[in-house]
Amino acid sequence: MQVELIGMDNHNLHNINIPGATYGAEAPDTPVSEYTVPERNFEVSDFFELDEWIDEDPAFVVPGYPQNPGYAANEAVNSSGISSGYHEGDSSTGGGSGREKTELKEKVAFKTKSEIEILDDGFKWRKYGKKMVKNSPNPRNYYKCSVEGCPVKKRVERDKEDPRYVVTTYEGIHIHQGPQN
DNA sequence: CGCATTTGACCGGCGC
DNA sequence: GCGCCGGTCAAATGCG
Repeated sequence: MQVELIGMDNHNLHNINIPGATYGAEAPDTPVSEYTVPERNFEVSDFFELDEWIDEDPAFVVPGYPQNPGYAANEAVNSSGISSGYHEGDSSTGGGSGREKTELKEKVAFKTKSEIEILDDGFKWRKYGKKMVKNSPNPRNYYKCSVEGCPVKKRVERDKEDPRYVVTTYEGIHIHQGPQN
């Protein structure tokens, strides 16, 4: 199966971290626009289609997230793989009690042409919330990776204008690699 | 019986 | 300061 992503860069894709996924582009400077996902339960649809980078959409802005639309190109993220989504950058500064730090969260959003919204991407998700949002007649669902200590969250909602699309937003980086099924 | 899901309550940020 | 709004919690319920 092929996934098409538009408007994203290499390291973005690496941070999607879908288990077993192989990226389409080999050249480091070639913007990856597609990659292949192993056989999952994507029976309905055949491809992902990222319409546009919706980072500027207020609905997708995470609190504390740098309000930089072009952050993807600017952040100091090594293209050498899954870079730190978290900046543990507590250098010296000994016994400081202030545990505050800049915790960047990788965020990836894409649309899926699918009639069902529970797409098995290989991870085990636990739903923890559902909300009606103002701009859409459709509810938004909140999932969290059920692996212990894994901070990854995911939200799924139907496209307000194209109900046959499902917008999925991943947030965070998995601390583990494999499928968790 | 042990889990995931459900669903209203709760909470914090932000704009007015 | 209040109310809207998006996000999370948690108790109850459902399901295997």
